[in-house]
Amino acid sequence: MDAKQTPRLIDIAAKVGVHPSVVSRTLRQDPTLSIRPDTRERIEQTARQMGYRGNAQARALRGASTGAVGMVMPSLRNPVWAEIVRGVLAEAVRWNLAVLVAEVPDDRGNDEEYVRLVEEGRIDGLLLGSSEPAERSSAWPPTQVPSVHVNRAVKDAACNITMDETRAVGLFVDHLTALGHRRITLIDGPATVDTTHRRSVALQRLGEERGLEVQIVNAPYNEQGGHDAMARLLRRAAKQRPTAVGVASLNQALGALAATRTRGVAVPSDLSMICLDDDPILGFLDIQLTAVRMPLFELGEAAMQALGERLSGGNPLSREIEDPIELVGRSSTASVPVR
Amino acid sequence: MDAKQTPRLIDIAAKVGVHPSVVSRTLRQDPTLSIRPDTRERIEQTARQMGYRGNAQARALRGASTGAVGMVMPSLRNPVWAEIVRGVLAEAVRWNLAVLVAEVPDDRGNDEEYVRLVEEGRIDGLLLGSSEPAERSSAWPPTQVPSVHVNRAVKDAACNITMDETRAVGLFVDHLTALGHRRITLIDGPATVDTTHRRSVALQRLGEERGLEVQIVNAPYNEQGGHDAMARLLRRAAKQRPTAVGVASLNQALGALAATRTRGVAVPSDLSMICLDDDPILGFLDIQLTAVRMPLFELGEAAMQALGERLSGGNPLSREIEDPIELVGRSSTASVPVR
DNA sequence: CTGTTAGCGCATTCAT
DNA sequence: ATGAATGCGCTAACAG
Repeated sequence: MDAKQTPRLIDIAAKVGVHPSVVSRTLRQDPTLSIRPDTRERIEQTARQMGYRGNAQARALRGASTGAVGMVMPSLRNPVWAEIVRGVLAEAVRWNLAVLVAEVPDDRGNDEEYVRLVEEGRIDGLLLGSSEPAERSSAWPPTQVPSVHVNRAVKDAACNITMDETRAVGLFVDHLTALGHRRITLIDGPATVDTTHRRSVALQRLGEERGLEVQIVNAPYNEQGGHDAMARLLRRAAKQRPTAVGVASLNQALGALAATRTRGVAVPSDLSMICLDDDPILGFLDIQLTAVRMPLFELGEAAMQALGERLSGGNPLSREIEDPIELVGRSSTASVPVR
Repeated sequence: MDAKQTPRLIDIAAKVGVHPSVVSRTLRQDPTLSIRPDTRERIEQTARQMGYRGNAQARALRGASTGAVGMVMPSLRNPVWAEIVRGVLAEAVRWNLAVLVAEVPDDRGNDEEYVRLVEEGRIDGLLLGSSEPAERSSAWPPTQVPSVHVNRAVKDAACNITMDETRAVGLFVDHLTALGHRRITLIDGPATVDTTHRRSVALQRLGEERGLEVQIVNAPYNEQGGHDAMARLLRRAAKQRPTAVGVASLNQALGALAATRTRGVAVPSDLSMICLDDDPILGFLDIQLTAVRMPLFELGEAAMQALGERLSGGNPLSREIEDPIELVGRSSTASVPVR
């Protein structure tokens, strides 16, 4: 009969025989409202049975919030970001927030997309997952809405949610030094990427503290990047070569592993390898890669949580999440070869 | 001075000295409006210099559209969906549409999330990427807004955008039969998944047409699923075993490859393998897997395009996208072994 | 050529 | 304990 698409406040009011504003205040749990219990009951019941939701746009226009947030990251093709976004989506459901997703590649100055989201008033807050330095654009970082940086420690930013990369590097180095390795290389992403930077610093420091020969190699975050970096390492004279190599991402690791194969270098007997980021795939390779598990999903959740708190008037501080970072032992690491 | 956050129509009107509605009509390119060129010029210039964008919520409330669409899929962890979503995001930018993303796992009856998006009036349309049968829930499929099914042929749906799975299976079989294979197995996903179903039908038909012994094995879309399915195949007596196996997804393929290794079955000399979905990773494995490249990104683009057209009053028909599906030859396929 | 009017659906302040 | 009035920012129909 009623072909009404979506019930409005006014529809409920009409049905109950009361003024719309009363319905509004009842449903929003206005504490200053006094109302007869049975009226309240009738309103709530009618709303439920009509499936009332409330128009998000009208609320946003009237009130101060849209009930939506934006999530910006470089690329969903990168499994790391895909997993982080998953965490964000999961937590957003708990906060009753919708998530607008935009890809803004690091190499593109054009951040039109997220700027639009902000300036059109579509979102209450922003989760920023780009990895490039902060000085990319005129409108960066955005000041119109609260934002939280994800997986990135931006100086002077209100809130950065990160993982303990230092601990990850620590686990990686501990594991290798326990096996006798003292010449260790880390193949990581471009030096401009914040996580890469933090890992580099951590590794350098550890190297000095323990008198290790550490080295960082920067390479693109893909198979070819990992492959070429490893190939270059293996072209060195044996004495110059690391006895163990860490690789920052899954894709790079697969490339690097391919390079050892081509070069006839046996893993782990000639060279130990660790991937700084776990993935089920690693357990099914010809050489099963030992990895450091990073809590990516949890990072996404924590970031969304921090943003939720900010939007609720809270003031969450920047923090490294506590979730476990663990070494997942497989078969790509062994004692340092005697030469 | 002006701490005005976001310029409104009224701000521009005030600055130019004209009525807000004139500004609105000018900026919206209303064809019925006649206006003096210099006034138009001043309005446009002022709008540009003030960085006017227009409030999305107000527009949505007033007009009939929100300028946003929803994208629902089972999981971003699945690289297939991640890539499709990337295509969707890219095309959405061209249509000036924001994209709200929600994960709704196939095994969960609860589709609260997207229902909310619709009923709260947040979106103009919906891209539906779930793979389970249509009869999941009371509110399914949604009728309030136009929707387009992505990678899924739903009977009687207004618009399904799919890939030519038949052609993919054709390429796969052609390649193998050219190498002399006549006993071919396809390890695919759960039988309830639509793409799996279409590939199964195509393979069965091809088998009959060409007098091949074909078989479909259903397994979960992950490494373990692929592994276990392949292990089961290899436990058979040699005569019963296929000489070539296709695997539907990257993750399953890596599991399957691991099973051949454990079992001491050499690929491709004992068994040929093809992955029905290309990925850069495949070129860096110990055994480089031949694959059929599927145009996933393009699928996402096409689906978003179809939805865009529907929202613009068009009536795009269901279609299979034309983008190239190609065999990417690597080293996991060879002539059938003589036994 | 441009201004006026009205109202989208809701939340809030004030009045009864 | 409830109703009425107002306006968020914008667009569309109608007046001048």
